[in-house]
Amino acid sequence: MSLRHKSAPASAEHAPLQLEHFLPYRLSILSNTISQTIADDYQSRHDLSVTEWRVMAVLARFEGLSAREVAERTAMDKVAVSRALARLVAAGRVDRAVHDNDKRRSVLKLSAAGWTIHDDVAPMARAREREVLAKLDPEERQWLERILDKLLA
Amino acid sequence: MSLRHKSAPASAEHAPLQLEHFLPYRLSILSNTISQTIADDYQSRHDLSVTEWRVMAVLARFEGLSAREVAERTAMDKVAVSRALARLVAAGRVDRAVHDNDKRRSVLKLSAAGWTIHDDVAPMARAREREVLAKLDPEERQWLERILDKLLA
DNA sequence: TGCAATTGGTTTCAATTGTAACTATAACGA
DNA sequence: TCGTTATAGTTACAATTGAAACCAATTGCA
Repeated sequence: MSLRHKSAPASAEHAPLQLEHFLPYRLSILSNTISQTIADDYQSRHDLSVTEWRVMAVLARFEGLSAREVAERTAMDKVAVSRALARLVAAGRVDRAVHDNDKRRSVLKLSAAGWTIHDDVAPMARAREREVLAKLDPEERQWLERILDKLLA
Repeated sequence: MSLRHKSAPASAEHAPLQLEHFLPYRLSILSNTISQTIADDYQSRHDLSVTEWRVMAVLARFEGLSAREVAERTAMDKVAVSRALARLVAAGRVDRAVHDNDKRRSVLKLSAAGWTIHDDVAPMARAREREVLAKLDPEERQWLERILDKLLA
């Protein structure tokens, strides 16, 4: 190891940020790490992107949503949803019909093939979530829940 | 409001994920919201991307790092760092020299102009962080700290 | 030494994403 | 009913990002 890097002169007058203690930075690292770990799993198994998976997850819970409603529920923008749906429909994982009373709207649901994938991925995603939460004890898990509720409100 | 969307048939056998209670999803929303709020601020004022800002923040703390060391400390990959540095050097915000004993390595530090920007952005970023944390009471803040430490370990 | 393997960093090309414009349908008001 | 405005969704183009190949300098070791 060679000479240490200067850090004194800066610190005094400039009050630099300590990235490793900066909340937005830490959240970003944590979020990316967790999401990527899960995504790696289903990406390799089903050639499915994160956005596609989110669309599928929402359609699993709410059959017959329109694209816009999917966008709302996934917090993604409508272009991203449109693209994810294009792929999902092309791959035969989502069925798209036209709304009876409004020909602009689509009516979306998982196909049989879509459900098969869903039923493989959902338990796996939940298992990964449990692995992460297993690092915390029950009390901490409760606090985390509560803190996220507040911050996301 | 028209007829409600089907949700019963799916639930039973398929156990779909509730995205809004799924930790990775919630973290991702929270992280993106916070980072974007801060970034909006300095992007408009200084035409600075998130990755560029992170590089600058690290160089403010540790003068003379190499690009690889910056990558380590920002948890970004080396291509992203290389590109951020290219822009920062071109904009005169970072000075790049060549290491004396190893001509492959660069020796990086903020320029005077870089420091000026840093000294504008850093307090603002900290203020935003405080705004977020103000939603929590002191006890919750302590738990959050502790929980993040554990999850990031 | 000398040459293969490693490391620091950049470049290239493809894939992904963001923004704005666009098409089609529907809703609203004179 | 007609014309304006709003909404659902897609497309086109630019900007960003990611992966792999690449170059140059250094290290390790026969």
